[in-house]
Amino acid sequence: MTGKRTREGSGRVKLEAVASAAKVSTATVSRVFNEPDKVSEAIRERVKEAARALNWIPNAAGRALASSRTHIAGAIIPTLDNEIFAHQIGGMQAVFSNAGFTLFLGCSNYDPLEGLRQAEAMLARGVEAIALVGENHPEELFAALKARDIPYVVTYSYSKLSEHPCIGFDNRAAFARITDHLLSLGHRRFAGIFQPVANNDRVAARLAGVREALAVADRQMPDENLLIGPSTLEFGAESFSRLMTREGEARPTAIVCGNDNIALGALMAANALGLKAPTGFSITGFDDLAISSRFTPRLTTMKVDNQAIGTLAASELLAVVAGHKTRPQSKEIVPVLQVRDSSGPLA
Amino acid sequence: MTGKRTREGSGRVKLEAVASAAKVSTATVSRVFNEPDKVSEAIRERVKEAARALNWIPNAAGRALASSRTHIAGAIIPTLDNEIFAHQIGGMQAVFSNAGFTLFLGCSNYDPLEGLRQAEAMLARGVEAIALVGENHPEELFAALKARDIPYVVTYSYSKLSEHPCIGFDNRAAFARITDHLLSLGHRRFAGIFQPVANNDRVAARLAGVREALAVADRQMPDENLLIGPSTLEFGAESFSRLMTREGEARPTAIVCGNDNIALGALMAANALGLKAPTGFSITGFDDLAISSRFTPRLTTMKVDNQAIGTLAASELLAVVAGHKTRPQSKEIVPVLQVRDSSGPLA
DNA sequence: CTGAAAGCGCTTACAG
DNA sequence: CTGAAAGCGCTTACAG
Repeated sequence: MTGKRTREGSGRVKLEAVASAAKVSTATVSRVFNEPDKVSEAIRERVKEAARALNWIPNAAGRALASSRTHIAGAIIPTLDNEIFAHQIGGMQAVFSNAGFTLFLGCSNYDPLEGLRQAEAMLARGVEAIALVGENHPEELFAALKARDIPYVVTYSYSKLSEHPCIGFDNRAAFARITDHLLSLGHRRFAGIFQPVANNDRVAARLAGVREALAVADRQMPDENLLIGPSTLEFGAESFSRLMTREGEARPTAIVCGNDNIALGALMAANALGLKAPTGFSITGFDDLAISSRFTPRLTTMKVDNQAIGTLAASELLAVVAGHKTRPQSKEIVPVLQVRDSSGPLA
Repeated sequence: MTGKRTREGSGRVKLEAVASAAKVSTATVSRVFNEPDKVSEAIRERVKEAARALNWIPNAAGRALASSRTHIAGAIIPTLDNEIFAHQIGGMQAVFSNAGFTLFLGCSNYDPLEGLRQAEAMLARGVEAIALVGENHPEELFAALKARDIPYVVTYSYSKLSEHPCIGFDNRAAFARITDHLLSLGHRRFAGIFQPVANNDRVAARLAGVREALAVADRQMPDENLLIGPSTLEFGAESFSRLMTREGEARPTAIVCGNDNIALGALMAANALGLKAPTGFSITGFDDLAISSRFTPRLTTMKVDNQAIGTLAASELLAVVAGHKTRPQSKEIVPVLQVRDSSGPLA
C-alpha cells in the first residue's frame, strides 16, 4: 500500500533502536561511542545502558561507509609453516588488536601474484594499513598502495637504500657477519646449503653477503659448493652428506646454511656419520630456533627477534593511521651472533 | 549556496563513475560483477572495459551494507607460536582465499576473554563464519554466534558428545591409545609431563585419556608423577631429570608427554645424562613435528594432519555460507600412532 | 551539549 | 535485458 520497498536488512539490533530506547537522536548514540567527551555524562550513561540492554553490536559496514574507516589492517606473509613468520604475525596481531584493529592474514606461498591477489582483496575490504614480508612484490601492488595512500611497511628485510619503509634486518650484512666469523676461525674452503632464491630477495641477499665477505678475504665459494633446495631437515642432511663425502680439497671445512632448519638437518647427518663439529668442520645456521641452542652440538647461529619485527611494524603503521606521522619509519633490528659448539677453529 | 552538505568521501573511483563512463545505470554495473548472466554480452564487455580503464576497486563497505555480505571469515586460535595451530591456519587461509574470502586472525594467548573480545570485533566487522580452537570459550561467545546465526566450527578437538560442530580428533582417545601402547610394552610405572590444563580442554582430555587407559589396566599415575608446566624444551628436560634421578620404585619407566616439544626436551635431558631410550625407560610425544622422526632417538608419537583440520573446517563453513547445508558437519581426524625408537619393551 | 537529516558506495525490488 | 530510486546502518556538517 505504501510506496515502500521491502529490503531484507540484517535483522540485527541497530543504532536507531538504541537511540529510541535511550530517547536521544542517532547522532548522540554515535557520539557516545566515538567522541564521548562531547556528550554529557547523564546521557552517556543512559545510552550505554540502552546499548548494553539491547546487546547492540555496531555494524562495521555502516560505520566504514560513513566514516571511511574500517579499523582493519592486513599482513601478507609467504607462509605460516615457518615459525619466523608465525612469530612476526603473533607480535603484529597483539599490537593491532590492542589498538582496536582486526587483522587480515594472507599467505602467498612465495608466489608474488598470489600475494598481490590477496592484498587486493584486502584493499577492497578497506584495510587501513598493510604489512608485507620482503620487497619481492609486483610493482603494481606498491602502486595500488600509493594510489590509495594506504600506509605500508616491508618487514623482515631491511636496507637503507630501499624506497620502502622497512622494518627488519640487513640479510646481506648478517650473512657477511657469519661468514667473517668462520673466516676468523681460519676456514678457507666454504660451502653453502640454501633455500631457493627465486622470489625471495632475503635469500638472495644472504648469499650476496656470504660472497661479499669471502671476496674481501680473497676467497670465493665455487659453484659446486652451493647446494640449493627446500628448507627442510632432509635437504640439510642429504646436502651435508654429499658435501662431506668428497675427497681432499673438494671437501669444505665451513658450511654456511641458509637457516637453522637446514643447519639442524646437516648436524643430524653429521651425527649419523659419526662426524662431530667443530672437529674438522663447522656449520652455521640462522634464526636461532628454540631447539638450536639445545641440540647436540649446540648450533652457532644468529638470533633475530621476529616478534619485535611484528610489533614494531604494527606500531609504525598505527602511528601513521592515527596521523602521528606521515610515513612509517624504517627500523633496523640487528641480529645477534650466537657462537656455540657447531663452529670452531679450523685446525 | 546550494543546500548541499559537504562530505569527505573516500576520494576513490566509484561504481557511479564506471556507470557513466559505460553509459549505463549503476544497477547494470553492479549486475555485471554480481550476476553477469543477467546482462547482455555487449554491455557486459563495455562495463568491464570501463571498470578496468578507471581501475575501479569496489568498496566492500558499500557492498556489505547493501547486500549484508562481507566475504570475510574469522579464526580464533590460542597462539601462532605453536606450529600445530599455524598449520591449521595455513590450510584454512588457502581454502578461504580460494573461495574469495579474506581471513581475520585472532590469537587469544589461551585467555578465553581475550578470545571473546577478538571474536566480537570480528562479528562487528561482519564475518560470515568463524572457526574456534577448542570448546573452551565463554558461553557468551557461542550465544552471540547463535543469535546472529553465524556458522562456526570448533577445531582441533573432537567429541561425539559435543553440542558444537567440531573438526579435529578425540584427544582423550588418542592418549588412551598411546598409554595402551606403553602398557602393552610391559610398562607399569607411569609418569606424565604436561602443559597447563587451565583453559585448555584438549590437555585436560589428554590427561583423562591416560588415566582411563591406566585404570582399565588396574594402574594409576600417582600425583607426584604428574609434572605440569610450560610447553617448552626446558620444562621437558628438567622434568625428565627430576623424574629419572629418583630411586627405585619412585622412578617411572614410561613417561607420557603432552606433546612433542616437551618429549624432545626430555629426550635431550636423557642424552645429556647418558640415558638412552628405550633401555630402561620409554618416552612418548604427540604431534609428530618434522624433527621428531629424525631426532636421536627417533620419537614415538602420534601424527595429526593439522592442515587437513584447517582445510576441512574452512570447507564446511563455506558450504554453510553458500547454503549447501544448514550446519557444518563434524569430522573426525584420526591421529596415527608412530612407534619409533623412544619406546620399547620394559625389560 | 543535542538533533534533524544528508550522505557514505553499493545492491536490489520493482517497473518496464 | 535495463534503469530509477530506495534502502542498507552508520557518521558528521550544520544549526541551534
